[in-house]
Amino acid sequence: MSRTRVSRRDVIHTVEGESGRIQGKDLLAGSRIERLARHGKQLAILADNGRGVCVHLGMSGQLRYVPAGKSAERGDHIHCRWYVDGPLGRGQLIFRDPRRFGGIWVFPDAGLIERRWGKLGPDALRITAAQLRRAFAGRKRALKAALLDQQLIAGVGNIYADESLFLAGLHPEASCSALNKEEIAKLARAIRATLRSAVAAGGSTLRDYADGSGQAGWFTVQHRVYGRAGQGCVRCGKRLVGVRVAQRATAFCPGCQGGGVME
DNA sequence: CGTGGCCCCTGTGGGC
DNA sequence: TGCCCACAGGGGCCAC
Repeated sequence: MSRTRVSRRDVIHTVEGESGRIQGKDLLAGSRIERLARHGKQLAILADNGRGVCVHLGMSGQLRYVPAGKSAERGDHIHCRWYVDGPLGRGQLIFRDPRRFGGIWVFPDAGLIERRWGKLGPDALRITAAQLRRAFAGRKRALKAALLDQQLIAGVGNIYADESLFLAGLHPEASCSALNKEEIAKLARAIRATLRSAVAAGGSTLRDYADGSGQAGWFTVQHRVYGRAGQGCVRCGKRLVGVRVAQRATAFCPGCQGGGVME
C-alpha cells in the first residue's frame, strides 16, 4: 500500500495495543501486503512487517478493487481508499459503507488478530459434524439463534441460516439440544453446501451487495425460504411461515421443517 | 445461560 | 405527489 485516504475517521477502530491518533502506517501505508485471510465474516489484510487490518462489511459494506486506469470509483459513503502500488499492479482498494455498521480495525501485530478470531466459532464453510455437536452441546437455544451466533459458528448470517435449516429439514425454533447425531451431521452438511453454492453464485444481492470487482451475486434466485414467507414451498407447496427469531425475520416451511421439534 | 429490547445508520418501498 | 413508517445481508450492550 503506498498511501491511504480516510474520509471518515469513525469507521476506523483501534484495538488493544494500539493507541493515539491513527496514522497512515496503521492502515498499512508503506507496508508490503503478504496475504489475505478470512474467518467467518471477518477479513484481514496482513503485511510482512507484522501489521494487519481487519475489515467487517456489516450490512451494507463493500470492498472494491479498481485497477489504475479504470474510471475512478465515485459515489457517496466511501470512507477509506487505499492506493496500492506493488509488483502485481496499481489500483485503489475502496471501502464503502452507507450504514456504517461495518468498519476497519487496525492491529499493531497480527498475533492480536489471531487471538481475536480465536474467540469465534469454527468457520462455517468447513464446519464438521463434530464441531457443530461441540457448539450445540448443553445449549437449549433455538437453532437459528445458535447459527447466527458468531461465537458458536463463524460465517452464517440471516439468509444462509434460513436456507441451511430448510435444506436440513429442521425447524428454526427447535432447541439445539433436541437434535440427534444424524440431524446435526445433516445440518453441518447443509451449512457447507449452502455456503458453497452461494459463493459459487457470487453471493446474494438483495439490493446493493457486490463483490470486489463490483459484480452482483445471483444466489437470490436459489433462495428457497429467505424472503418468501407467505409464498408456497418449492418442495411441498405448503405456505411458508414467517416468524421472528433472535430479532431477525425468519421463514420456514411447516411441512418440510418439522425436524427437531416435538409434535 | 438465554432472550428480548434497544441502539448504531442510511436508503427504499409501500400505504395512505 | 409527498409524508411517514417499517424494514433491510450485522452485532453490541443491558436488564431480566
